[in-house]
Amino acid sequence: VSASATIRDVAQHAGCSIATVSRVMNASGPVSIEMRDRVLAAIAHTGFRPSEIGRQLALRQSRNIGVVVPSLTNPVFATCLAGVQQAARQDGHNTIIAQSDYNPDRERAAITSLLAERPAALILTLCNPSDPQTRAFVASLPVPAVLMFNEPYAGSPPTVSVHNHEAGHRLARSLLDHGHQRIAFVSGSMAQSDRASARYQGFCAALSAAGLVPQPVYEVNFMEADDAADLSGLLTSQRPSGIVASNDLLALGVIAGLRRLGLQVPADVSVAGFDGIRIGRLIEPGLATIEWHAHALGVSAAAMALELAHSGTTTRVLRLDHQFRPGGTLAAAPVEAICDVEPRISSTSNPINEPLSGVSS
Amino acid sequence: VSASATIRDVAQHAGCSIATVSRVMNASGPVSIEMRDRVLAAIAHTGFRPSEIGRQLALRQSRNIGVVVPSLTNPVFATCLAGVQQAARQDGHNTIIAQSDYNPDRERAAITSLLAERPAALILTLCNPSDPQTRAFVASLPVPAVLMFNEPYAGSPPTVSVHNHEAGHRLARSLLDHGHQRIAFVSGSMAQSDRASARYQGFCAALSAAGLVPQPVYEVNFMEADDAADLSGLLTSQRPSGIVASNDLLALGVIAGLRRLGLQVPADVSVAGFDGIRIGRLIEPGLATIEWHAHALGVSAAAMALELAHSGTTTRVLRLDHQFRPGGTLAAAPVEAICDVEPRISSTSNPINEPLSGVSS
DNA sequence: CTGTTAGCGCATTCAA
DNA sequence: TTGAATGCGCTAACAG
Repeated sequence: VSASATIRDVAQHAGCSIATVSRVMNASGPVSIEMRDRVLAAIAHTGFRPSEIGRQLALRQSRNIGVVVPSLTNPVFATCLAGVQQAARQDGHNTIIAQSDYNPDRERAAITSLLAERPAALILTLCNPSDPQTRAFVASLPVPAVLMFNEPYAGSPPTVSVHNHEAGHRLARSLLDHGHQRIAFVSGSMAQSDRASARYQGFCAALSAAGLVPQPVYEVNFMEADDAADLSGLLTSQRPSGIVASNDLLALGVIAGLRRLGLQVPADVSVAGFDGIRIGRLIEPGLATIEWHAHALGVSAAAMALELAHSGTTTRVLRLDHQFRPGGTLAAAPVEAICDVEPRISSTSNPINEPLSGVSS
Repeated sequence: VSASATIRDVAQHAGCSIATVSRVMNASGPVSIEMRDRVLAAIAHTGFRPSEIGRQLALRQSRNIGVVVPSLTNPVFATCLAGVQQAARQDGHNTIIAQSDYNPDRERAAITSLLAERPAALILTLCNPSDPQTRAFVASLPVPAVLMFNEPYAGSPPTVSVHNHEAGHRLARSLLDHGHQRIAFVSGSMAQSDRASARYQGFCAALSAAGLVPQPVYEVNFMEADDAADLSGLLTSQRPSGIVASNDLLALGVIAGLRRLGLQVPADVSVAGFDGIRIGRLIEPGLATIEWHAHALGVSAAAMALELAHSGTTTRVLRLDHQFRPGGTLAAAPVEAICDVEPRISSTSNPINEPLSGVSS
């Protein structure tokens, strides 16, 4: 029982050939009832568990799906991964993971390492799919691949994502509607994330439409929830009354960074983020954010990957819905902030369309 | 290039036998310089990546390590996993994951599924290792296994964990030192976690030593950070002035639950947890907690597992250090709470040994 | 130093 | 309905 039995042991015990055993295991051919029972008994008796490895070699394909995410410690990726794993399991697949640590070189190494396992499919959240080198590498992948969370591009693998651009627009609108006119966009290293880029583009579009001139992204050295974000360079003469962070984890770091500088949220500065991580709802004030169903994103990615592996084709681009989640970190702009700003072009009135009814829902 | 080349293709291109190719790949035998170069060139030319599957079958062992955790959405497990994955990668191993969802049946199914991959080793955070059925199952595992985060027991696999009991004691002391006398312990389903049990035991020991009678665990239906914890049954006539949650994620849920009931933290009730998840430092008030290095826990678990897989032996029990992390959620007990309590046995004075100097460090 | 050969555990023709 | 034989890609003796 300890040294795992092989299909031959089972065949011996059942008094049949290994072909028959294989047939009852996979229902891949006709087997008489009595023989089936004999084999089943032999399997139970020997404690036989078919080796995936043998199976994989024979079929030249595994039942594993490989997943690469930038990091596991950002809850939004962990949640995606949970969804992937659950969906994969329900289809009889195991999940092999790798982290790119937001590093394109590591990313390539990680994918290469996964490829050695001959996975049935790959699910990738790429650092920077706009990089030509990355695109070429992804295009040459010898197994079906699906992009998760990334922005699809011409020639990209099938992609399940969210409306990053719209989300950026939507969040900017919320701040504008609360009377904010000086709004900063804070991000980690921008070159590393097409998600952050797309959100920023949407953000800019909303500001421009409101007659404001968007400021460049304020980049902070903040990959994970290690520390408060260093905002000393942002809060100079013209302090923003609102800050949009490129994701929720960073938003928490921004709030901590503001606090360190003696500023209150939302009294002095409003803050909002993207992702809708669960923890954002538990804290006080609740984190205003654009929320999407990260778990469903993972489930969908796995579904697409498996469909691709099986039938060779699937939806090309799937975008999951998002919604604005109000939170106490986003409040009306302070009066002085509204006053001391010189309108850039023609500041239309910005009625507060979505007053917050207290805390997060 | 697309349809992955095999070792035979390489041998052909290099004009040698597959054995020679294997030798240069694994440095497993003498090869002349010129031949080595020829093979290397052929590998580069064909884009050959050796199939782990073929290798695994030949060696009857894979370079994968399997990991089972209760959940991926609790940051403490995600962080452990990140550590495991990093350490495994550095040793040339891939990481296959599975979640038990805090369900012993799922747990067994998950392990069984991983075993089919013939992993070099298994790293397990078990739901409930005190369950005889679980113990028997774990004891019969055909591959090396390591327990992570669980309490070791007689006959258990090698274990890397923390001092759960001491941590519980330490945290209770902190509350006592802040003048709290009515302290509740809140946990998710208790039967599911030996970690929570051990922490509670330590908690009880500290209370007893202080002459207090510990109350039974207050169990809430709270597996993940989905919602505020329902504390309606806890905050009745004799409201506790302090609450210890069995982990940080739950502590956040408890704080949210208190807020929903109109109670302030720490003004009305102090709260503390275990794990030291990073996010606890970013929020305000900072979460008081017992902090351990979850990432290092994962790294150590992987190191032990790999050592076990390689040499067949390793440290039996490794306990990582912890430390108390002060936080604004833990403050001095309200005066009325101290007064209206009737001393159970002989309430010794509880000087505030560790006044909090503001927010979290 | 290099090539030949024999499996590893399984799925799968092809015969019977 | 069943069995025998073949090969998946690779490693590891064993010869040469």
